[in-house]
Amino acid sequence: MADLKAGVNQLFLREEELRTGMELLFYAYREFTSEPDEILGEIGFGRAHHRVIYFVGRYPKITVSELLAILKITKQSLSRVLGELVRQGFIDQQTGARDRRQRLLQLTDKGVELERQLSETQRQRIARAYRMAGAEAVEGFRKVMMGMLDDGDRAKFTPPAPARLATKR
Amino acid sequence: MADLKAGVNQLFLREEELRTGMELLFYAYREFTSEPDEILGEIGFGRAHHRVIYFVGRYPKITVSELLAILKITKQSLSRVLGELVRQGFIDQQTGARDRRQRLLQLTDKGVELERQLSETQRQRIARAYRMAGAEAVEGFRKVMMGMLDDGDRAKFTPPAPARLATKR
DNA sequence: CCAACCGCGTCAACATGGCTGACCTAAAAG
DNA sequence: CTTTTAGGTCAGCCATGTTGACGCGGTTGG
Repeated sequence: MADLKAGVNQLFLREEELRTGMELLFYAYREFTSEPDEILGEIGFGRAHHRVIYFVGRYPKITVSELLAILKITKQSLSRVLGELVRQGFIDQQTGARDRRQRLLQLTDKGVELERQLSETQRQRIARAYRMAGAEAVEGFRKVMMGMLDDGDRAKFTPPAPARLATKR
Repeated sequence: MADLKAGVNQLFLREEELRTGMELLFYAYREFTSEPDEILGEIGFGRAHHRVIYFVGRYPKITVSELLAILKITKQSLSRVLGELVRQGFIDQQTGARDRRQRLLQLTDKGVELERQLSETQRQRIARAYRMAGAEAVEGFRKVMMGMLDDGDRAKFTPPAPARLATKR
């Protein structure tokens, strides 16, 4: 009897635990994107622009195909937003030296400034959460989040440099 | 000299740490939604349908306005997907007893089955991540995620309405 | 009791950001 | 020299968000 009850309760907690995880992800992601979205809206951009700006800032001289591999969208989708960002002077493209088909992307000063502005609230939000939770919790957070990724994504965090640097250049 | 270097390095680590958090969120959310999205695509639904099904399953007899408050979308947006789900027999509506203007929403058997199917891969993903990371890490994960929410969302986890004790998590 | 408010639905129009498919150029690689 | 690759472009479709306007019926307070 006690065994049965304990079993049921454990199942309940487990179900509840998993649901909590799902919801935390939903709510956190939504809040996480809401503030940049507002700024973006004012200048006629959307979340897709932010992602491009972010990753170009993260990996200067990234190529279009590397960016596509990170974002996992089609080149037509990327092209729309990337084109606007280039035309409006947030990103510049330089022809690759080794392979002149490549367009190496990097933020202009204007792009750096926008990136900083957009990501500032997100950095603050994360910094606040890290501070409130403590170093040990942050380590746990990272472990769990890593566990949710597919191998391909996980690899981006483990090596000293992103995969692109390790492969042929 | 050593002091300066340490200071710089610490700043770098902090920046790196925050970026890691941002990216974990981005990648994890994308992977988290990708599998249900595939199933949904096959039956002509999208992610929005999943969210509605999920929260109606989570809170049976939820009203339309409560659902709107959770999803934070306009009633026109909700109406589109909710209408389809009702028409196709995944959700049924019953007039509120206390307030007959309300439509209390709940999953039909068909709806429960779809919810289970859609969320199964997500549950597995989270369960796997929790298992790999360990109980302590899960606790840290939850702390950090909670810290990223706004007060309104956070409140949903601390004192939810029914059937939830003051279990320390 | 009735006017005002509220819960919900609906029509119309628009924006964003995904998608497929077709087709192009120029550079690299065999 | 032919094929493959990196990148771009046009055209159209779809899902899902938005605003604004309006209607219906139920609730509620003066």
